[in-house]
Amino acid sequence: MGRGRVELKRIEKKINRHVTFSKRRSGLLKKAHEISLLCDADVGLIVFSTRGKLYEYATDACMEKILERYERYSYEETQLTSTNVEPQVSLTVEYAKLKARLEVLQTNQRHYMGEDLNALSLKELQNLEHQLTVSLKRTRTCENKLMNESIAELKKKDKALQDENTSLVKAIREEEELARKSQPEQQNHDINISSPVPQPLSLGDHGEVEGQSQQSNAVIPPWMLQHMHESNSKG
Amino acid sequence: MGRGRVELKRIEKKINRHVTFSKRRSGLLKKAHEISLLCDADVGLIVFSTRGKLYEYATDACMEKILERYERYSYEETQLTSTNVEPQVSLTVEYAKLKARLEVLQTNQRHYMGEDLNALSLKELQNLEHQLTVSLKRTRTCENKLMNESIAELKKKDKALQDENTSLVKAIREEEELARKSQPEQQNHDINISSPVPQPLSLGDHGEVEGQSQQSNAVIPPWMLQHMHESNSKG
DNA sequence: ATCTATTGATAAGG
DNA sequence: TCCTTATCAATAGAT
Repeated sequence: MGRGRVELKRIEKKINRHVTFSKRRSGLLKKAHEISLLCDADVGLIVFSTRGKLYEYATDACMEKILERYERYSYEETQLTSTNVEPQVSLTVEYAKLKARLEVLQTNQRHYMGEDLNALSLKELQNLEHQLTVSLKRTRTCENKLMNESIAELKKKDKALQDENTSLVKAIREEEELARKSQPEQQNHDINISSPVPQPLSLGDHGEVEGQSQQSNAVIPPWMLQHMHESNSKG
Repeated sequence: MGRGRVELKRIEKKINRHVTFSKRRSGLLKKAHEISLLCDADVGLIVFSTRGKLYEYATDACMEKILERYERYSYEETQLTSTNVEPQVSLTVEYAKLKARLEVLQTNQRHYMGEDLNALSLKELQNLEHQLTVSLKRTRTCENKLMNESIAELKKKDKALQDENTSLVKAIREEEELARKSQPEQQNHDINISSPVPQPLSLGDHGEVEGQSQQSNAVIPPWMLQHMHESNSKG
């Protein structure tokens, strides 16, 4: 319609395209309204321009209703079409399920924390007690493992430090010896004041380790011993 | 268009209406397609006939995309319009939150069950151990309470039964006495065979209770004693 | 935006 | 539903 036929392809000239869009858009909306009115049909029309502007028409000015109806219809169609009737999970239903699971878990957790125990039967309490016993045993085993590793690590470190210490002392003594031989006339007390033969350093928190570990109670903090003792007496 | 102008009101003649619907519907769909193609617009067109049949057109044959875009657009509009910017909680977001919480709880629960303990640090293990100890103590206390209640209940029942028993025996002896006085010539062995003086009945699982409960180990099952002992020794 | 020549949509009838 | 045809609404291009 109009002067000359229109090719059915995108109008390249931007201005032309925009003009045509305006004209046809109003025509389309009008026709949508007409068919809705004349034929008692429910119509929903959504148009986005190239630049993203929205134009819409809906019977009774209620697009949401139309869209809802559309979704329902589509849903029924997929239901009828699909041979495998998948349960078509609804997010709302899933949310409810999740919430139920969460509540069960919370209740359990409270029981594991020794709360709300009055709600339990004797049998349930006995099961809980057994589970707690097992868990406690495993926890202590795990703690022990970690602590033993920690102890081994510390011993290794101490040993290395002590070896270094020993060799340092040895080196200094040799130097001292050399110094005495090359300068036997020098006064000893000056040397002693300015650079005495060092003793092995205290290692602070790590404590001193002699040989294997006869003073290992200095290496292992008291709370570790306590836990080891508990663990040994139970597990 | 067509012979004579159309009044803009519902076509009453059903057949006419239906014919017009068919024609205009195809025209509308065609025009929707044309504007989409010519003007590079995104179009979604939904038409429900009076009888509820669905006809639709969508650019790129993807109505869902168009509808999503529409919802987004509408959402933004309401956002801009509404003065009170309520956080507008999305079910999807809530679902995700719930899921996260659930996972945390599940992890905790596994730890309470003595599983996946390697993931924990020494400090965490010590906290867990402490919690388990507390829970175990409470559980045993609760068990004890239940068992004591159970025992008291049983004792009460036993006492009642025994009292009943005693009075029954007494009643029978009195009857016997009366019978002997009124019929002193009758042979005793017949009476003894047909209706001997009954002894107190065995109470089956409940055991016999003499006086207070010197044989109470028959009343309390061994596993109860065990638990009581454990509980006493710890809590 | 308005005008207008032309096309395309479609009402009525078969 | 499809064809035909008369009629006129829609609109392309110009102003």
